[in-house]
Amino acid sequence: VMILRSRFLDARRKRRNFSKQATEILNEYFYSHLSNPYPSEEAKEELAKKCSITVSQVSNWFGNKRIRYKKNIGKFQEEANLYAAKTAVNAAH
Amino acid sequence: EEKQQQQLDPNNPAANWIHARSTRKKRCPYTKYQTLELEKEFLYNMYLTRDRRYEVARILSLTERQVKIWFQNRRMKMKKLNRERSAQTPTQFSV
DNA sequence: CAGCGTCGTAAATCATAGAT
DNA sequence: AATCTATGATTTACGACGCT
Repeated sequence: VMILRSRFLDARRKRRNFSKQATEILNEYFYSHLSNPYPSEEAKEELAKKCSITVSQVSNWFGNKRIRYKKNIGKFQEEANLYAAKTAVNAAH
Repeated sequence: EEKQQQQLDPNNPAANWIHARSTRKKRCPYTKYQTLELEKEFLYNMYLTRDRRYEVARILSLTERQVKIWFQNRRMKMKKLNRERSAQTPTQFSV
């Protein structure tokens, strides 16, 4: 009974938004691969590790990001510019 | 050096991806009843015979194709759940 | 070789965390 | 506190490709 109860509670744990750093890492990858924002399985694993989330969560994030970006590019323009600038600075060093 | 070419088109960077499936059927959420019956059938067996597929489709007012795809998706879901389950409990013991 | 299998995904929708 | 929005997860529906 205790096992079943703990399993149920585990399965029902609340969703939390990802950390700021995790979102930062995912966005950096997304906007620096904007012409083909489809990370390979290996890239997903690396991102998952860096973000401390699961590979499934990385897949969900990219799926949501691609469709939401595509649906309203204007809304993401500022964010895109921000990460483009950040990537440019990183590349310069 | 060749790989960094996304900067050539800053205005329409994502012009190429996403293959807009114009002829795709819009997703229509199944009813509680349909889902429940499909789950019961899945519990009975994960793979459908041709006859069962026909019957289930008829009873639930779905096409055989929808039922076939539902089972494919359900198997993928189960696989994912098993993956998560084994990832969190290295020592597995059933109840 | 028609047909069902998996795998990865699009797109819509759900659930609710988090902002107003 | 109530309402609204952003975001992570789940649900249908396929295309691509595999195997029999």
